[in-house]
Amino acid sequence: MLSTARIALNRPLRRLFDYLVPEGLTLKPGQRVKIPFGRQQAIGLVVETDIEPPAGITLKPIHNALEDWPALPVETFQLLSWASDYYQHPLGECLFTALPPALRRGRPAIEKAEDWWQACGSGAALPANAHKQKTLLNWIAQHEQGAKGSDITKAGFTRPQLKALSDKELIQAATPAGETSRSQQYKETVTAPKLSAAQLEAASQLPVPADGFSASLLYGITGSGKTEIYLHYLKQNLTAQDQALVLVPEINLTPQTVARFQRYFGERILVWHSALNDSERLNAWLKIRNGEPIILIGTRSAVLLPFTALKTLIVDEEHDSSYKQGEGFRYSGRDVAVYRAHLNRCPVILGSATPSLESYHNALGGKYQLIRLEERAGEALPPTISLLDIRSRPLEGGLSRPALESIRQTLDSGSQALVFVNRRGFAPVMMCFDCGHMVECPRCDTRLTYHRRDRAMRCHHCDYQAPATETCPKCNSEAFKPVGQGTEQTEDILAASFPDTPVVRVDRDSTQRKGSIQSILKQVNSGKPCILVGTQMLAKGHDFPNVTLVVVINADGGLFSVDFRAPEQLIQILLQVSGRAGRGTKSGKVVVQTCHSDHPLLRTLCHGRYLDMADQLLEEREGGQLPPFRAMAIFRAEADTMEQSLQILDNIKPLASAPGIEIWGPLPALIARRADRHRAQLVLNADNRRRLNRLLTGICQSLEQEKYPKGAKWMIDVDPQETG
DNA sequence: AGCACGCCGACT
DNA sequence: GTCGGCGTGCTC
Repeated sequence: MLSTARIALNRPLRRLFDYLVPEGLTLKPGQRVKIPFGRQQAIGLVVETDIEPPAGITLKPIHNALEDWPALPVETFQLLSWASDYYQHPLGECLFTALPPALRRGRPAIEKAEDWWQACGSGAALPANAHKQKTLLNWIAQHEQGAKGSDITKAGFTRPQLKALSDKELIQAATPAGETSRSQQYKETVTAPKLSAAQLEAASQLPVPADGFSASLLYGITGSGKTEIYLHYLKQNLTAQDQALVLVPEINLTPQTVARFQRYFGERILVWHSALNDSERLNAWLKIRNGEPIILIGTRSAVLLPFTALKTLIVDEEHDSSYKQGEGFRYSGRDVAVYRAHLNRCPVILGSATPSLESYHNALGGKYQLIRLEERAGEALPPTISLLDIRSRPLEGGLSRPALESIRQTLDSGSQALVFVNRRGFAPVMMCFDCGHMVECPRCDTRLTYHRRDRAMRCHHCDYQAPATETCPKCNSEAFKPVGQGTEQTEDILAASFPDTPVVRVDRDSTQRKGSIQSILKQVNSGKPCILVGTQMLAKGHDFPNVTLVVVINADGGLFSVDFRAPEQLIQILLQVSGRAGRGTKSGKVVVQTCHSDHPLLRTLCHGRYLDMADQLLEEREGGQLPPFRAMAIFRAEADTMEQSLQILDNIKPLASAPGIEIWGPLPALIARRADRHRAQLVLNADNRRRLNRLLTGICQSLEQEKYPKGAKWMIDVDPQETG
């Protein structure tokens, strides 16, 4: 008798499909197969073999297996099955996110060679009007080892341009010399980094891979040298065969970070992030799948890669909200990493200077081991933080007189100052001072923000943009000006107040051009007095050794927000930006402007002890019956009208009524309309995670049968990061 | 998600 | 008369 198999497809379907297995074919879970599906061919992944197919269905036979080994090894497969259930996302889509795009499409699982090019002719032969080709030829000529095709397109050139040069025989295919030169450069792998006494003490507390599963929360203040501990740990504990994973937030995955790891591990370092192209992804995936002893530095999705010899997971900046995917398969890279370590019986290290309340709570409850590192490496002292109450103080570009005075003193002493504009919920909006009109996005329930550089008004929630008008579009008044705190205005005031000092703006607009961040850093690191003005970007990663003063323009946005995570995120960002002050030998000072200088959280902030604030916030969370004391899930709906969205959620509400479950809503989302879609949400707040999970499984199963009007959609978000 | 089937409006 | 709009239903 022929055997059977249950197959998952890359479709948003919460069901699997059963097939006959042709004679002579043996299949294992995780294997790729080609199957007939309806009247098309599809790629599927084996979930189970020798199943009992439901009665009354004629099974079709599987076409063939794409390889005789499972694309997803057992542990990866189990991880994704668990995640599918935990996050209530269809299994097929979960499994397929662990494959590189090439393998999803059914391409063969073999390494794809990169094309390399080198110059072999002069641009003189080119016609005068072939500017692009000339620039490309020069670009390639600059790379003596040869340039990779994918890097050429990444640099803004096109394949046709490349082909044109190749046809004219001005460039030729080269051997991938870069690979060997690079490995030579890193061949001499250095021994483990020297640790300070405090670092050694922390490192000695970390369980080793041989101990099996463990989760450790490494709380190390800014500048305490967590990265050295990671490097030291990996050096000490990985054998030549072992794989390791280091998860980092997207913005932290810089060439500098990678170079730092390469100094110690050379060719063992591999990176995984969103900028990789299809063949780079496939090649990296294959190395991991083949069990090569890689140390992978990657962003969120790296946790789903098919490691076969994984011995350690590290999640750096574990509190970072970008670990949670905000759409589709809404998993948390950090939480999946912890489960992966558990499945794999190996250690996971969660590192942060400002741990998430979830992880800290787990540490307090004994689920994670808490390791404290509260000493800065080197002789740098922690900065002093003070509050500056700005009630009834005149502000210029958001800055008070005393703040400007502090900046002046800092510059006079030959140091640099950093002005942090906490833009969360605060951006320049065009307003009419006669009629009060503010310009709104025609497609969203948001106001347009004003961008002076191109005199445009943009929506931050869709791609809408319009030219800014001189006068109020409603009453034609000329008293039509931007209000609110933008980096541009602050920059103007600073430039006017300190005409002899360069003012450097660092935000998304000013760093969009490629390499501009590098030139900014270069200028700042020269150490000459200057003022940095910027948003979130300034708070993370970069070292500014000569900055001794940080001014926070406004701390209050996060204090009274509707989002229960806002206060946590506020203190995290404030402490992070504070950490920018005094990283060199000079001690730092932080001035926080606020209208609530008596707020208990801000008072604790002045002591600079994050865990004290975390204790305080945890108490509030407990009192408010919020995560991490309760398990939360949100049903979201979007449709062409708000009525439809609310209707969908109204229908879900009775299904969710169960003991131990609190239900809030349905309510329109904070931004009720986004790109002309009307959004609403229903919050479930449960006292028991297991019960919530089972309830959700039932609800999603029954919603799957439901039919909705054309554009109407529902989705589920478990452990939501954004509750607006 | 695809993709086909199907039933109504404006074109050669 | 048909081309094509996208509503509905199905995929082992």
